[in-house]
Amino acid sequence: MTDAEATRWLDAGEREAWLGLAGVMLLLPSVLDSQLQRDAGLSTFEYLVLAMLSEAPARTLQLKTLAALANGSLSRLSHVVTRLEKRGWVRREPSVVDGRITVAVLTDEGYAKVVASASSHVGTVREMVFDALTPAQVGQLRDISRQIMRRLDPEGRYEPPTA
Amino acid sequence: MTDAEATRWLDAGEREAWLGLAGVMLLLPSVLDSQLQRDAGLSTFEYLVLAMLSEAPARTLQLKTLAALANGSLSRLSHVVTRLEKRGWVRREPSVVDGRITVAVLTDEGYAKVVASASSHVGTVREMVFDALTPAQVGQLRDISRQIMRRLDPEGRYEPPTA
DNA sequence: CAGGGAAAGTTGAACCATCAACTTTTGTCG
DNA sequence: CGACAAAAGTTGATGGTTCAACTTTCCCTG
Repeated sequence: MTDAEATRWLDAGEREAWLGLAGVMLLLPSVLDSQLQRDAGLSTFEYLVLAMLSEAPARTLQLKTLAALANGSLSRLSHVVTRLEKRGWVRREPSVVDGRITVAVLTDEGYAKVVASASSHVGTVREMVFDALTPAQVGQLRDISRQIMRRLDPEGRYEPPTA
Repeated sequence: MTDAEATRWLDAGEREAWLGLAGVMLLLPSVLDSQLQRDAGLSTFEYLVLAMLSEAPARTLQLKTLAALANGSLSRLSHVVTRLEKRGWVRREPSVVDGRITVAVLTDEGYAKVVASASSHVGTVREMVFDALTPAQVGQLRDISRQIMRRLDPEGRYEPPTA
């Protein structure tokens, strides 16, 4: 926004919607983090990394791709993979076809960890989000978040490739 | 969720809605943070603290209250107020009526800072969120986030008192 | 085929949030 | 009235995130 344009402030309805969305954006991640930390000893990001790997072919993904799927930077992912390796849930392997590429492979222990954590995590999501909404609202939420995502990520860098 | 109950997994529609919401939850804060950091040298939380103070009577609030309004813990707020004091935007004052209470007061420099930062911040919110939505969707978003908030914060601890 | 630039990762430093322990003040209940 | 518990803040340590600098590999072009 440039200084030349006059600010279009939020009207009453927009303000209410914004306060609500801001609240959800701040509280929901912290609730999910607490639950996962308590029940599985994982952060949401760590869980996402393991979960994405568990659904990938051969439980293997290039770090670049994994970073996008988990909505995080490559640097952040690299640090996290180092930690997950130390806990024995993930293994790094260099790519044979391209020397720049490193892939992450989910170990059997890592797979077991995801399976053990998924149920209660999904339960929390259902309880906090979907149990609060009507089926019609679920559809509305899908459309609304898609449209916002198109603004936040116009290049589709964080879009799931085919999922 | 207890082990005894079977997990109700997300159906296709819910899964799409969840991926969208999760994306917004992860990306929107980082976009807002970048904008504020670049244009004003503030984090979102710091901005929220200053903004809440600017709208309060006498530009003064008890730390406990301010923490709830800004959706943060008391500890986090205490650290932030220390930083904001060093930059001259906020002043701490002990309460005369209750020795346990500390209030934060927005200085004139702090008020000027909020005014200078608000316009471009609101511009970003409008651009990323409301310009992407129809008026009907704004209403839907308000209802949806209210209902989720009621789950996340059943006691209404993070509800704005009267705003 | 040589060199420059882009792509993919890694690493260390600086910064911020969280957690637990601690201090001070107030209220309450024998 | 004395003591104990709760409330409000503060503080230091710990751990995770970000940012910028750096390495290695690959691609492309002259």
